[in-house]
Amino acid sequence: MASKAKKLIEPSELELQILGILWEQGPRTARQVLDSLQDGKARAYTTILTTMQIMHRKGLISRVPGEGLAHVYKHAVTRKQVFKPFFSKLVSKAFGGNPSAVLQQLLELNTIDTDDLSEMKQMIETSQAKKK
Amino acid sequence: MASKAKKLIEPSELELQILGILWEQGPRTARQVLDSLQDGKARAYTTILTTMQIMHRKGLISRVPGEGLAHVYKHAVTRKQVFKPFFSKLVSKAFGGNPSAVLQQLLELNTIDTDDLSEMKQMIETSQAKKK
DNA sequence: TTGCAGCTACTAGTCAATTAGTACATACTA
DNA sequence: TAGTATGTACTAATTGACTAGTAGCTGCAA
Repeated sequence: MASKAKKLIEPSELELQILGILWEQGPRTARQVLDSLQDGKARAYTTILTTMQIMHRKGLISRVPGEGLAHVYKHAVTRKQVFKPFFSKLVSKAFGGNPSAVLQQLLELNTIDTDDLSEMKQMIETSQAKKK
Repeated sequence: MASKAKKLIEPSELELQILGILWEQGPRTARQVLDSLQDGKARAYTTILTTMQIMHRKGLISRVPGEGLAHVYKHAVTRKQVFKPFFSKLVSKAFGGNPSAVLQQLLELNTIDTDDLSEMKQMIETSQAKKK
């Protein structure tokens, strides 16, 4: 059988942020990504362009010609591909192998409302049903 | 009132791993931490020592003389202090502000068993009760 | 057709993280 | 007490992430 051993994908922080935008909003140009990066930091257009060129070289994103001059970029890896190894590492390295402890920390966020909690409970029940 | 604005604590990956050991196992010497770092990587003793000296300078860990020559190090920040801002950033930057999506990814781990799921469900129910 | 606006490719500098070597100190052992 | 093992402090090299400038191309507007 073919090797399942994919190279570990570990985007940097900014790369993850860019992927986040592409995952949420779909294919975008570098300019659009820059405009979506509303995190208070002022960044030059070329900063984002360069970073996205590097991501392209790494295989994290793909690109197509687009209407005008600008390339349109699209994610080439899924959230799952990135975060499964990410959380796997996080759980084993910083949480003593206990995944519940991760949830514990997540629940500390004050942005979590009752709707989120309902949804999360539902997800867990679905997982429980699958394991059964 | 006194300013609540604590400086953002953002340990690096290795620093997080070291903190993980101190959180799990309690105060340890650099040698003990090195021995606990079972992640396949061969690292020199001085690598860990230097990193822990830097962490000490940053205020991430504290230290006391210890029995012999070696200093004993202890975490100076809690898991919550580190991970609340960490997850806050993660949710907003890479998950479009949706905390449930984080749990979704976490549940993809194949190391999660039925006991974990029960515990997680319990945690969510506790949170729900608190919000009520 | 000339000029401007926007885009790409390329180059380069800065900074933090990681890594480990060296020199010197301490303490136990033979 | 001399030697060995282990620890600390200091120094330094390497690497990747992030940042942004410059030169040159393209296409539209006047």
